[in-house]
This record gives sequence, structure tokens and C-alpha cells, in this order.
Amino acid sequence: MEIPSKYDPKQVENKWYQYWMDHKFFRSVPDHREPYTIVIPPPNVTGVLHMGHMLNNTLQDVLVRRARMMGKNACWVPGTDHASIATEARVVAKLASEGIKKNDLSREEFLKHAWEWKTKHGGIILDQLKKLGASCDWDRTKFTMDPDMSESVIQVFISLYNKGYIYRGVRMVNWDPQALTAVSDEEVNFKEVNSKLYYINYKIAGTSDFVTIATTRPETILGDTAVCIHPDDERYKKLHGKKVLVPLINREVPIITDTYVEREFGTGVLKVTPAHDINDYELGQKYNLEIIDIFNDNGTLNEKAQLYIGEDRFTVREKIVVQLKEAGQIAKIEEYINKVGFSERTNAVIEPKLSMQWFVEMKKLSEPALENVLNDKIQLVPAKFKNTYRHWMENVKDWCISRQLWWGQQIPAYYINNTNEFVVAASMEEALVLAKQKTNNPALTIDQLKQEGDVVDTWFSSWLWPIAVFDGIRKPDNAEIEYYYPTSDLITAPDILFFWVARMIIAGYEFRGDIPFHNVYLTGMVRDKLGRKMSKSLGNSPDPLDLIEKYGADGVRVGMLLCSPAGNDLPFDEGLTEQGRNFGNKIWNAFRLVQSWNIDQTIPQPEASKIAIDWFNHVLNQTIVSLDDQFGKYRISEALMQVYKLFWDEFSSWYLEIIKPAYQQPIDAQTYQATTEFFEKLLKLLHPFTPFITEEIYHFLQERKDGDSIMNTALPKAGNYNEEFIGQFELVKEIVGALRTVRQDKNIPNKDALKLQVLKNEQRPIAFDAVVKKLGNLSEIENLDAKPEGSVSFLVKSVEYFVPLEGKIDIEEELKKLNADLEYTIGFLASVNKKLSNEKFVNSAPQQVVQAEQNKRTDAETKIKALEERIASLK
RNA sequence: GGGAGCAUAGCUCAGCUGGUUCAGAGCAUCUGCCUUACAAGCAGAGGGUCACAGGUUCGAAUCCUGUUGCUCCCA
Repeated sequence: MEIPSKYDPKQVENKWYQYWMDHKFFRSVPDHREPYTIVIPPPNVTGVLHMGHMLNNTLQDVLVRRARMMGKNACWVPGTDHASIATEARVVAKLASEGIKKNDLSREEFLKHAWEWKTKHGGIILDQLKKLGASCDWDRTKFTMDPDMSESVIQVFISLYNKGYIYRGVRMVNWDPQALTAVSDEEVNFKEVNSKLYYINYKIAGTSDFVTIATTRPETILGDTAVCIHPDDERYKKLHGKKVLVPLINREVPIITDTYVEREFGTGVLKVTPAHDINDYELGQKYNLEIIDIFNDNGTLNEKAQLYIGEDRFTVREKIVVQLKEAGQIAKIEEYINKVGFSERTNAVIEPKLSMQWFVEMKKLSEPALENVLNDKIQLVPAKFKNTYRHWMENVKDWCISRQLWWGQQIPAYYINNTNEFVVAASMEEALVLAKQKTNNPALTIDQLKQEGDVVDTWFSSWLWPIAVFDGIRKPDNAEIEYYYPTSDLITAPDILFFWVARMIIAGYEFRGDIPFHNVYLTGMVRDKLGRKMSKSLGNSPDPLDLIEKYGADGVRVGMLLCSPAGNDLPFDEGLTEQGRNFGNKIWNAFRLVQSWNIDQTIPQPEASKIAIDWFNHVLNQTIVSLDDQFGKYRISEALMQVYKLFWDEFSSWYLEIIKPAYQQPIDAQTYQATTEFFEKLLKLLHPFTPFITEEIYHFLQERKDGDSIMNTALPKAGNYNEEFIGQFELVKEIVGALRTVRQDKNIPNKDALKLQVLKNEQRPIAFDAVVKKLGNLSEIENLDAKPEGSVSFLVKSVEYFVPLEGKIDIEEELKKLNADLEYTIGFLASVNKKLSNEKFVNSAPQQVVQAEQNKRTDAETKIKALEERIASLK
């Protein structure tokens, strides 16, 4: 069988993914095994796969595949999130391009379009994840607006309302005057802009004096209902209790005092516009100020402004400044840089706007969620995020859950007779029953009820995700939720620690009385080389599918993982995926080598091979132990690096080189057997990281039955290993390395055999001679009693080796090296001696440490003696 | 403005409760090799005042304090 020297992932990956799917290997149903559950952080239906998903889902797949191979019943639940704002915006834009306005459609008509859109585009990411090799149980694919999911959301809303956690209230929202909707805080981008700071004189009522305020938004003075100063500000003490007149409209408003005012900013006098600034709003609440909303929803001024009615806020800004100037009320204008919020979607300047919203009271609900993260019942990885988490949870604010949108679960509140009186119920019929009771009016009809138009925030459905995907809200005792919940690990990004993770924990305790997951692994943020967050709008993200096309899914997975320690940002570089691809190629070629050998049952096993097998067994077991440890700490990146080195350095560069028969010579059966066993174990260890190539080679390595798969085999378990043996072998590597250096220095080709001489020394790893001979291409290793003449020498530990090379010795060169070594060793000995002669050190350091220093001294002394003798003999 | 975190080789990071030659790994760089598994490779080499300044200690990359710089969160 001719196997190409370069591994081609393309058809291999498609072939095996299909095979896994055909055999339903990702399917999980409850059984007697221990469950291992991950729910995917549901990507937005609007999205396409980006590098963040790649990282995140690679990590999940590694954990899931590993758990599966550890004999657990692994269940990875995939799904998507309806992303109300983003999706609605998409659908609105699409309709607009067809000349249809959202407002011309009924809610039902619009939702029909939205569902069509979702059906068409909503599965893209999940399909893309298949290319990555994600071993999700696709039969369980959920969507946050599936009927059962929505029912759960509504049920939870009603239950929270009935428990008194949900209320209505006025709140400042981020209003997008272009899209005509409130947007969430996460959808506002703050940017620094060059603007101006206007100093405006306000007349003090009943006097001819005035006071100067500073503002960046002069158009909002029409909504001013107070002016505020710091109570301790000496400059303005005389103003306490006075009133001022708002310029142009001469409304009389009070001067209030509050420590909120920064005395150093501007003039130390703040104009207060409660309807159009969140901080002013809070002042307004505190001092019971009038709230005058001067803006229409589209950003033009309304009649309450009295002036400029119907004109846009930015036009008004320019005009009002002119008018104020004419009135002599502008003191000065300064250049000023401030941060302005822009809508992520329309790029319109966000207008803070007051509106009636629905809230969840969070204080009490969040208590168990705080406690059980702080006490590590739920473990955050890395733990540094506990700080952030605590800070948030201790200062938790009520959660505004209403959105002025149609795409999402419509709030199940029903207003009675167009009043603000309402009932909360799962259906209109139930609402009618409640409304009749509430109004004491048995004649009430459905026509007199009107359902709240707002939908709930998307997070209000995704906080139920780990429960709802197993139908644990509607059917709290069903077999699935009891088996899979709490889930095992959650892998997500730290920027939604509060929005999502914390709320899932809250929901977990509130609705199931238990944690939703045991561990939360927080990944880094994938950035570009300039350190910018990768985003669609910047266009700085490579297309993951292109990368997979170019480097293979295995290569991309390795590339992503190699440098993604938990919680640290990952500046993405295509070089990493290239490294991943190269690794795949290395595995491939190692396999090609092994499969090219012919086995001869009659030839004896070479001594060197026997040693190599022993050694590799030790190293393999040692690595397995270490891997378990790394995975326990979620150090996935380091775990991969260990397997990477195990395969590349230890197995390929050392083990295979030792056992490799001469060209076109057969290999003995025992060594071959051991080698394929090693290979298979290595493949299994690698499988969670590189699922495709390992499956491919697994099937080449031996005849397999249909339905066999490496993904369903057991991960190798660690056997005993001998560290001393491994240590001895490290000396062998040093000897071989030194021999290679000699060859390179003296220009001796590998195929010319050398003779190695050794001064008798008990520390020499004599048991490994066969290996040294093979790798060094030595004709023999000779024991000497005295130092030979005319040889190149080197020291490993304190053992002295010689390579006889008549006529090839450059004595000058040799002396130089020896002297440098001698100098270093003398210096080293001096530092050791200094430590040892320090009584405080000897008395207070642990015995082991002192002993170690003493050993160092002995070794160094021996080495110095050897070096000195050698130097003397050369002179 | 409040809070948190980070700073180790050109890059990305390890370095656990201070103590084995502790200053490491991978990549990149340089040198020599197309040596019949692999040039997507092999064999070697160089490269760091562990941000800066103090302190604690027999001993500090590691603990403490301050300074500087960067990042994130909240306002």
C-alpha cells in the first residue's frame, strides 16, 4: 500500500465525521454509567462561526471526548440562542431591503418572517461545528424558542411573578433613535469623540446674578429641572436654597446640593436633566424632581421642549448655541473629549430614555449563587474570576428583562381594560379567569384584555439552558434531568460571566435547588495580532472554515489549543494552526515508518530495542499520570503540549530511532508488537485533541470491524514507572548528543562508525550501552583504566568519554572548551560552598536541601578534578 | 472616579506551599544537513538585570510596600 508522504486531512475528516454520525456515536441516553454533561453555550442564530467559537468548542470537544474514553456517558448538548435584538434587526433589515416596513406588519406576520429566516440561517453555526469535529449529540439540538423551551420561560416568569420577584418600573434605557428600540448595555459601544464643553449662564431667580454650568449637551437644557452643587463647595454656599431660571424658556428650577457633584469638573455646577441622563435621573429620584422628557423616539424634540419642536437633537444643539450666544448666556466654549455611546447595530448615538420596564428583583435570588461560588462548590477556572464574580454579585442590581421587540417570548402579562392593571398567566383564558377575580367583574371578556407587547430579554431564556434542555422546568422529575443535571463543565468566555453564568447559577438554585454545573472554565478572548478583539465589524477575523480547509480541523484544533491557557487572551496567529498541521503530518509519517516494516518472526530482538521499550513504557506512564493531573486543573493547553512532546520528541525522535531496523531490513516480532501497542496508546491519548487523524491511523494500524472507533476505546491507564530509569536514559541522551556534536565539529558523517572509550566509572549507565551504540553508530564501547592520547573527550555527569580521532584533534580548541567548562564549574562550586559555609543556611534549611547542596559540591569537585587532569594531559 | 488583574527570551506562555544546575517550554531566529518516515523535516546553537525601586529572609521570578506601564470590569 502506497501512502502519501503528506497527510491530507480533507477527505479523511469528512469520511470519519460521517462514520461517527452514521453509527450514532455521539448519542447519549441515560444508563448505569457516570454521566459527563456539557451544555453548549448556545451561539446566536444570526452568527457564523468565528474564532471564539472555534476555541470554545474545541475545548468542549476535547473534554467530552476524553470523558467518553474514560468510560463516562458523555453528553454534549448543542443548540442555538434566538438572540432577540440581533435577529430582529436582521429580519427588519432583510424586510427593508424588500421594501417592507416592520411597522406595516402585524406581530404574527413579522414573526412568520422571523421564523423563516431562522429556519434558513439558524443552523449555520451548528453545521460549521461539525467540520471542527464536535461530538455533540445532535439529536438533542435545542433552540431557545422551541415550544418546550418557551413554555419553560413563561412558566418561570409566572412563578417568579407569583413569588413576588417580578415588578414593573420606570428605568433609563439605552434608546436607539434610529432602530426605535431599547438596546442592552452590551450593545452600546462607547467611543471617544471630540466634542465641546459649553459654559452656560443660568440667571439666579430674583437677582441679576448668574451661575455658570458646563455641559456637553446644551440642547438638553430644555429638560432641566434643577441645578446641583456640592454642599461643601465654598464658592456656591450663598446659592443654597435659591432658584435659577433655565435659559431661553425661563423655567424656574431649584438649586439642590449633593456630594455627587465633582467640584473640579467644569465649574462645579451641574445641570440636572432627569429624563436624559442616568445620573441625573437618580438625582431626580432622590430630590423628587420633575421629569421632563423633551425627545421623541426618533431623536427629534417634542412639544415639552417648548422650542425647536420636531427638529433633530443635533441640529438643535447647533441652533441653541447660536441663540444662547445671542442672548449673552454662553460664557465660553472649550474643546473636550468625551465618551459617547453608539448603537452597535445602527451606529446612532444612543439616547438615554426613560421607560416602563419589567424587572426581576435580584438581591435575594442571587444569594446562593454568590455563596456557592465563593465556597468553591462551583469552581471557576481560573480562580481569579471569583473576585470579579463576587464584586458583581455583591452589588447586584435588579434585572431589566423586558425588550421592546417581537422576536422572543412575549411577556405573559395581560392588561385589563387598557389600564395599568394586569394579571400574569400562561394563556389568555387563564388570564381572563384571574382578571375576573381581580376586578371582581365576572362579565369581563377576552376583548377587554391585552397582552403586554414586550418580550423578555434573551438571557431570561438562556439562564434556564442547563435545566430546560432536559425539560427540567416543565417536568422537574423526568429521568433525563435527574440523570444529567447538574452538568459537569461549562466552557465559556469571561465577558458573559455575569450576564449568563451567574444567572444560570441563580436559576439552578431557584428552580432546582442545585448548581447547574460543577466547573466553569473561562476561556481567553481570541484577538488579532494587534491585540484587538476579533469581530465581524472590524473584519479582522479569519474565516475558520478557510482555516480548516487549509490546515485541517485537527490542525486548527491544535493551533487554537496550543497557546490558550485558561482565562488568558489568545492573540491569534495562523502560524499556530500551521504548527498544528505539521504535528498531524509528524504523526502521519511516524505511522508510515512503522507500517513500512516487514516482520521477521525468526530474528531475535536487539538489546537496544528491548531497552527502548522498557524506557518508553516508563515515559508513557509518567506522561499519563501527568496528563491526568493537568486535565484535573483544566490546563488543556499544557496537557496537549505534553502529548505533543511525548509523540514528537520521545516517541519519534528517540524511541523510533532506536528500534528502527536498517534500511529494508525486517523488524523482529516482539519489537514490532510493542511498537504498534505504543502507537495505539499514543493515538488514544491524542484522540481528544486530534480526533480525525487518530481515527484514520487507528483503522490502518490493525484490521477493525465496522462500528469500531477509537473514540469508543478506553483511554490508556497509567502503569508504574521508574523515575530513576528515566533519569538514566536522560544521561544516554546526553551522551548521544555529545557524540553528535563531535561528528558535527569534526565533520564525520553519520555512516562512519566511531569508537567510544570510557574511563571506568560506576556512574556510567552501562546497561544502556546498546542504545548508545545504535544511536551513536559506534563500533564498540571500550572501558579504559587510563586516559588515552589523541582523543576528543566529553563529560556527562562526572563520567569521562573519549572518541579516538588521530590527527583530527585541535588541541587549542579542545583546551579552550575545557577551560571554559572548568571556569564555570569552579564558579558553580564556589556558590555552592558559600551556601554550605553559611551556618544559618545549614541550620535552617530543610535537610534535603542541604543534602542536595552537598551532592552538588561532590559532583562539582569530581568534575573539576577530571577537567584539570584532562587539561594537563593535553598540554 | 471605584474595583480587579497582568508585567519572565523576538512572540505566546509555564514556573504550585520561597530551596535540586531555576531562569524553563513551544514557536520564531541562526548554523549545518535533501542522512530512503517526515524540508510541514533532521541535528545543533544563540537569546532574559524575571517591568522599576525598596523591604522581609540564610536564600526571592516566587512573599510585602511603593512606582511605572498595559488590560478588563463597574460608574
